[in-house]
Amino acid sequence: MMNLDKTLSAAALPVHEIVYQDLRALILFGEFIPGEAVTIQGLATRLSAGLTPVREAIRRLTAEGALSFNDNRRVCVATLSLKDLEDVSFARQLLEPKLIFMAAQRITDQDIAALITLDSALDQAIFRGDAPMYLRLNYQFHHQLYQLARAPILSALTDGLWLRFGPSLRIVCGRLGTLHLVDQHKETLLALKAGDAQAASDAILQDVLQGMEQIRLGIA
Amino acid sequence: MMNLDKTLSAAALPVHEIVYQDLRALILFGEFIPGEAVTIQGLATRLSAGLTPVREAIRRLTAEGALSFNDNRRVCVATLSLKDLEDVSFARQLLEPKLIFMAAQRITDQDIAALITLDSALDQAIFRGDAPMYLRLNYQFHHQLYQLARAPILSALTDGLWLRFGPSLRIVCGRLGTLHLVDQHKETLLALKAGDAQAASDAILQDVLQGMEQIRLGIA
DNA sequence: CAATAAATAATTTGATCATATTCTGTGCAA
DNA sequence: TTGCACAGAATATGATCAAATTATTTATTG
Repeated sequence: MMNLDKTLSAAALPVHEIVYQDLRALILFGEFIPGEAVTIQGLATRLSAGLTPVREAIRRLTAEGALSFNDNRRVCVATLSLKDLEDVSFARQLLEPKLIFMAAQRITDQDIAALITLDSALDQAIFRGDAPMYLRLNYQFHHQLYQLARAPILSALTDGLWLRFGPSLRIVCGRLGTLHLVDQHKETLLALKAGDAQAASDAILQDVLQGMEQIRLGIA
Repeated sequence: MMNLDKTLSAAALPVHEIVYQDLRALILFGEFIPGEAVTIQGLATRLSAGLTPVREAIRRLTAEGALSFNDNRRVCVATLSLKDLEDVSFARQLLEPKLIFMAAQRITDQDIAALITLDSALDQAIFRGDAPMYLRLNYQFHHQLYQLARAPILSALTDGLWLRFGPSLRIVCGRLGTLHLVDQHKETLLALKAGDAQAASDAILQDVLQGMEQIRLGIA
């Protein structure tokens, strides 16, 4: 019999891939509390999957530092100490401007238009106080720029850092709300429009610094 | 009954952990050719393990960029293009000096003594033309320093980069031999002994540059 | 007797494997 | 070239066993 999924949807992804993406999103957008225990069975039930695919997804996310594998063989959502946050911040400050510099050199008007749309939706989410949506859109904004840099390794490194502070974001938003959130997206977009890679890079650096500072305030 | 493994050895590691470490070493020390196909069954046989643990190890190493998961659902050893190498080099240049700077601030005489021993063994391996041993010891030298920095996140990032160029090392050694290999370990050790963190950091930067250049020559 | 500590039972969870199913590419024939 | 069948490989499930945690009971002590 024909596989309907394959004909109708884009592709028939393996379950372990789907579980990975789902779990990744849960972690990235604050659906878990830092330090929270995660059970294989629990996830299998929650995500309607078998044990093996869940297991594989967990190993991947453990390798990325989103989950931590204890001596007990139990898995929990990684916590982020202040020291850890400094390290993440250090790495982002080095990597992200470079990526945006590269992205700026090959970005098209169409790409910029898409980013502007994204940023507008982001502003709306902030205005509405829709924290989950804000988290998603903010990540997407940065992620899109990483993609444009066409530097898979640096993108992967930088992308992975988000998983480190993802669980802490919920606390940040919870404590501080969304309304006062600020970013440097407008400045970045202006620089990109002007084709000024250095300015875009600088703007993103400021955005990173602001973002990391907000998290610092949130977890301190 | 008592668990002998647990009392005699350090710990009873899960099979998936052992398989991960074994496979990691195989990749890291040039036992695979870049682009080489890897089958789950094959590894299970080679490493005397079941399919599930092998599967988990593969997912971890895929997440770290050591293996790549194709559209065919087949897994192969990642290849490293010149562009990729530039990215890896860029990241190492940023991360590694920082790590060594931090390590220098908390290193003890005992640690330094251990590193000197390691470096001597390394010289011997080069002199003997023992490439596999050289690869192991060179990695260990750097890895030890990462550990001393007590910055788990930055260490993990930097450590992970080795998996990217690991498979290419075999080619480098094969083509160019070991005898002409040079490093800046002596300079690094002198700076560490003198307690000069900046000098140690600078020496390692040179070491990284040299190492990356050797790989560039090897894969070009 | 009350309170704490130790031992034990019950439950949860993780690890691994055997097996059935699905997918992918290849060769053969129309 | 197209369709079909087959072999090899990956996927996914559920069963089974082992380890760890929790709950319960028992023992001990002040």
